[in-house]
Amino acid sequence: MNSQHSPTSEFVGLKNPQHSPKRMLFLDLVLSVFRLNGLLIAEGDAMTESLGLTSARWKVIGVVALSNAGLTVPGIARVLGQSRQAVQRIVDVMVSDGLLHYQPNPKHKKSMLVLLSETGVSAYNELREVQDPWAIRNTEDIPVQELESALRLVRRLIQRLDR
Amino acid sequence: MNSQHSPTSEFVGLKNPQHSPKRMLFLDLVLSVFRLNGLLIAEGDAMTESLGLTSARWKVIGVVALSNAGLTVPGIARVLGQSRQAVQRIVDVMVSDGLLHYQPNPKHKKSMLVLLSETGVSAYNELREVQDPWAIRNTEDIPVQELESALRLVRRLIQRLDR
DNA sequence: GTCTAAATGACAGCATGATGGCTATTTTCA
DNA sequence: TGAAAATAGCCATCATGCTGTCATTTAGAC
Repeated sequence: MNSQHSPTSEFVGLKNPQHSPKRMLFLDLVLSVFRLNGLLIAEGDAMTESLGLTSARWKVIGVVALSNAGLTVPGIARVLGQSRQAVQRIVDVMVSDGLLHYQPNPKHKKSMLVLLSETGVSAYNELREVQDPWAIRNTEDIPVQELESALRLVRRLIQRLDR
Repeated sequence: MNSQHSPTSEFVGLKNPQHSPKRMLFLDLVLSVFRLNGLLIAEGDAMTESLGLTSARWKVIGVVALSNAGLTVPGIARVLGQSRQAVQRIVDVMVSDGLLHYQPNPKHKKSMLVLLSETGVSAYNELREVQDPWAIRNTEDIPVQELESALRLVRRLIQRLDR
């Protein structure tokens, strides 16, 4: 990521009299979400670099780790809101890297279940060891209630857009 | 985008006793931001498809339109928080498509200023014609105050991460 | 039980963006 | 003023993710 100063807000938060405050607010929020997304991915990559993970990978690891019986590739894709092809690519690489493994799926002859391998489990544990302190660090001066209300709003937007 | 149902929240909002509520909240927020980012880009692409724009392009158009005297490519990159190379690529294509044009930069011999062409200005106007109603539609039942507080939080996270 | 639609795997092609290496120009400051 | 640092252009490579296509499998309607 670039570590220069970020003049984003100079541009984003402009008061343009032609726009209602709400419209500007929303567009501002949208651009800020783009920005935050980029920073989070960069941060996540840097944080997990030493573990041999990338953001694309820890997303998958996280989802698989939260499932009990394993998930199919299209299932992971649905959870992440990504195309199954993109997930398939990542999963294949992670399998050949030994982080995940396929298991026969009693419900489907061709669509295998994806599970964490032993290496994958320890990667997940290491991941949590850096991710949890990071989460704490980034929220230490933010009230729970603010986080909750922001999350509610984001969820609301997701629901509205995801159709 | 896939238009299947989104079981994200089944996974994201889990109550895991090993984690403090705040940690889970934050991680949940992070994953939701990823999701929202993807949906916003998909939505933006669909919305501006008929205008011959893509999300990468209307981001650039928006930034350039908000600048008075034009911006250099690295300047746009700083505003968007992207690499200058990525922006350079898009801008070059948009110049050859006639949406933008370069102008000599009195402050820098090699680094030209990027400005909207006539076509670019009308594209921006068309963009606003679809974008503004979209913004209104998506916020009609959300109080301004909630938007403001979410934006504040997102900004706060951006500031914290952008160093 | 059959048949159609949906889901899946496998492949290809394309768009977007990051990074690194190299060079040229501009700015900073000792 | 002159050297170092920052900025910028350009090129190549890689990672991620999307769409499209086609064959196969599964699920559901009849």
